Amino acid sequence: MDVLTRRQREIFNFLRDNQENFTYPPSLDELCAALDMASRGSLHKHIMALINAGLVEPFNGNKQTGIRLTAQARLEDVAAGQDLPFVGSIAAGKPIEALETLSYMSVPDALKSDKPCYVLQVKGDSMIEAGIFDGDWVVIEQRPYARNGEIVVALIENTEATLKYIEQTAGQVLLLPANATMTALSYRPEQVEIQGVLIGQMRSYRSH
Amino acid sequence: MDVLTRRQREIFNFLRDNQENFTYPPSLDELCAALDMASRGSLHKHIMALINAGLVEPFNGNKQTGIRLTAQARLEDVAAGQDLPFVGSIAAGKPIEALETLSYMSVPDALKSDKPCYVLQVKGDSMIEAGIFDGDWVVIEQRPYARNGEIVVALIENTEATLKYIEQTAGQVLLLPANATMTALSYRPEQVEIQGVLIGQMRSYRSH
DNA sequence: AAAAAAGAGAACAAAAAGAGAACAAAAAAA
DNA sequence: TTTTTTTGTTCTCTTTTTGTTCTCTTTTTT
Repeated sequence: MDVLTRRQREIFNFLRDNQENFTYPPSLDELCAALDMASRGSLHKHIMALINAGLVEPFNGNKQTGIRLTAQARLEDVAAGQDLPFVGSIAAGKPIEALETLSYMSVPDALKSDKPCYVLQVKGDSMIEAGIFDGDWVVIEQRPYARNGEIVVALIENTEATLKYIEQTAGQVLLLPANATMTALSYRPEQVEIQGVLIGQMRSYRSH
Repeated sequence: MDVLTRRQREIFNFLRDNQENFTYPPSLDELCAALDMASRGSLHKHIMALINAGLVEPFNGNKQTGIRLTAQARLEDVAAGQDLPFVGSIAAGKPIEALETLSYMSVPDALKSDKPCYVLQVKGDSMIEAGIFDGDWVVIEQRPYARNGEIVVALIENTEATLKYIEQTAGQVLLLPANATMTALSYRPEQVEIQGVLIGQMRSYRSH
């Protein structure tokens, strides 16, 4: 597969950076106006190249409802820049803030994996005895399963997310804090959704 | 393979140091402008030499899509670039392995400072209660002084180096471990040389 | 002085980008 | 419904950009 030309990359970047400026996925004419181009046909060539590269797709099948980025596009972009998306903070007792990427963070290779990863900032002391402190950053590998003993980002009852050790048996899932002042929580498997597994941790000692 | 001429090395260095200033792999014309050259043809000769040397390659076959550094050249970039030197490990009771750079590690900006920094890997449990575990990496800002309460790399009697909390008073220097099973050490100021101060910490949970 | 390296500038073919027209199907409006 | 507008698609033609090659001149090195 061919690599994007400069103009194609330019248009893709524009699409990526201006998604939220379009109330609905933009049509070719709309894009022409936004890109200050006079010819729909010319733009069409570029869009076809982006579709070919898997970065863009028609929004509603073959209907004329505009185009949008593919799910793959964002990850590819992240991979190309090798920075990880920093998606917000996780505090015991609150749902994780929706996975909108706030910014990007360059992370050492040793703290990543070859699968999609993202970075969260930890709020609270529930994992203090595991050496994970309030304010630390954690690198999370995005996957829906975990082995016992791993530290996971778990979404409980679709409402609150926490960072805990996990122990799974036939009928129950145990979420264990690393803090003697807190107690373990026991759930049925269907109450808990694993959102990712801890694979890295970082701390800054800068006072600023 | 021929050796690079001075000008060729100059152009390669420019390419290496400015690759992030180009939004897209640069064309010959763009490079001419950036290098303040008037002739594409002249530049072409140099680029061909770099391609011949394996340092540079067309971005997409022979299409008009610019040139980029080869994978091999990127290694040179890491060495010269913004990554921090990884200089070895520090274990309580042993001198720090001489500050020869073993490799480089890309470290998040938040864990660096604007002063010279390097990375060490921690051996031992002397700082376990401060959340610094065996095998963790620490980012050290290289400076010969510290404030009380900071965690420092201290060289004792020119023979052994440790990572400890520091408390300095008029006549003595206290080095405090963060481990209830260990005891604090007391020295005279001239016995202790501060080699750097902890400003960042990282941990990998990958099994591998 | 001779040789090597670097540079300017012209010329050319191919690639890429763009303009604009035409058309059929879908969506919106009457 | 019918009509009008919008949208995606395809096409040809023109302009711009890019990589490449060439000759000739200038600068640097030996």
